[in-house]
Amino acid sequence: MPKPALLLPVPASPPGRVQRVTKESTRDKVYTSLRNAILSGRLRCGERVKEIPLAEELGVSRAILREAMQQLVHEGLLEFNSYRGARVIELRPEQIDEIVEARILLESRAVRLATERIHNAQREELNAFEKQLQREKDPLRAGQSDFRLHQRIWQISGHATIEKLLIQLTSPLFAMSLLMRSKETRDHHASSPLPRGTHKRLIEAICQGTPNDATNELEAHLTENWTAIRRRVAEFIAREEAEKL
Amino acid sequence: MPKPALLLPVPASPPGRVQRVTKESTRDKVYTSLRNAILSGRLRCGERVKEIPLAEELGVSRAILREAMQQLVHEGLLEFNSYRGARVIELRPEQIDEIVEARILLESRAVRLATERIHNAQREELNAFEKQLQREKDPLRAGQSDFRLHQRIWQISGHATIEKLLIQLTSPLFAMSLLMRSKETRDHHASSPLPRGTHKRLIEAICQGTPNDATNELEAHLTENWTAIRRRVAEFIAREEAEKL
DNA sequence: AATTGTCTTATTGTCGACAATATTACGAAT
DNA sequence: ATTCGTAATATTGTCGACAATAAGACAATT
Repeated sequence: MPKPALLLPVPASPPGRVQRVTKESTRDKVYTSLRNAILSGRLRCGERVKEIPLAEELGVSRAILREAMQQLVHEGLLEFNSYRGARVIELRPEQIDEIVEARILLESRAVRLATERIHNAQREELNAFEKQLQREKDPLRAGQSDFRLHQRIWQISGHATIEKLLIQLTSPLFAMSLLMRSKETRDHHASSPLPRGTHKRLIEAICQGTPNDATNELEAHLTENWTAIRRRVAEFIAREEAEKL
Repeated sequence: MPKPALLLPVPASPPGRVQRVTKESTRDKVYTSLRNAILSGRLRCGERVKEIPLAEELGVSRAILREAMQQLVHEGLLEFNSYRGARVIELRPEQIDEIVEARILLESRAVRLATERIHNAQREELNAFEKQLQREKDPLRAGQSDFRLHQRIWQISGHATIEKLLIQLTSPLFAMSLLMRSKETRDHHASSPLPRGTHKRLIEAICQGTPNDATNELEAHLTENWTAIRRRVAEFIAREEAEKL
């Protein structure tokens, strides 16, 4: 009897719930697993999430699964329709624009703060992250490393509020980028990797304490990356519409 | 037998859940009631929220109440500690600073967009809101009108993502301002009303299509208002600390 | 054959009860 | 009197079952 197949190690750390020393609750474990399943592409965008099979697979009751799902709804990764079940979020191009715009606003400030507050140990850590990201072959793992790198910058900024908002904004974006990657693979397109050069310049600017350079690099990086993804999303939607007719 | 005393009309509309035509679920009703209870001061900041009595008062099961509470945790109005219950959020002065800073970042953009996109009917509506706010005697109702006015501006901006984030950021702030007001009343201080002149200038700038003026007014308004509240929060915390010793 | 109404079934919404844990009260030892 | 350990209690964490609803199958009617 195959037990929890979704219960796997966590790639990207969950948002800043300041848990006490008490042991992790079942709900939090379920939440982490489910979030992980979406952010690793095992649950794809637009996919229906049925409660009973999922609860059985995870070995928990539906009540606790629903609480975890509720959290994911607020994190922007799931969508509920009453009596019609939950689906993994699927963003329209205009929503991607909105999210990226908000993200640039908030992350610019985070990067500026990080530039001011970073310590030497953290400088080394960021550079190590970046080198690891450069070496990463697998596009999925590269995407996750990218997410982690940004999250680390947000942490260094020391602005917990902005950090929380950025996690919320970025999670659905990341899920969509995974979806695009998988659809490209299916349709025999070239899997386009992240632009990695901009990372290097961003990190250098943060470490060297030049906040204006850092925010400029950030904005260029985000705009470049996500206009590309936005275009592909729009193309796929257009193709799907065409197939319907 | 006194039934749902917390089930009362909604002062501030809940965040943008795009409900289908289906009837409102019990969970959503509970969520609205609870949110309303916090945002009207019936449940005060720092107050413990026990599940069993509350579920009985609302006439629902604990499971559904917990789902609604989960939503409020993500909206920043409740705090969970495992096996130690939920409390209404209580912000430290530094958190107020963080939230206000993030709010200024996002709301500036919202105001700028609103300035560009506003229609004539909405201009009249905003002015009517503002006049109503001027006339409002009761500080609690004035605060709620203020919240509604800002929310209306966010809606006019047409940026759903920023609107959602702003609701999330502002809700705990509003709850704290209510707490301050009630504590002031208890301690026989003068209940300090919102600075209303800045509202007028903000709305005028939005209606006249001068985005720079509008964002300047907004920043001044928010900074002025919340540094005052922040100071009072700090004073109360200091007083409480002193009483302990 | 197409359409519409009914019935079945799959899935979600809600509930009450039991298990696990923290808090409190209380008594014994120092 | 104080402190520490232990039991009682209150509260939360988790579960399985029943009710309400939507989606799909199927037959009767035109």
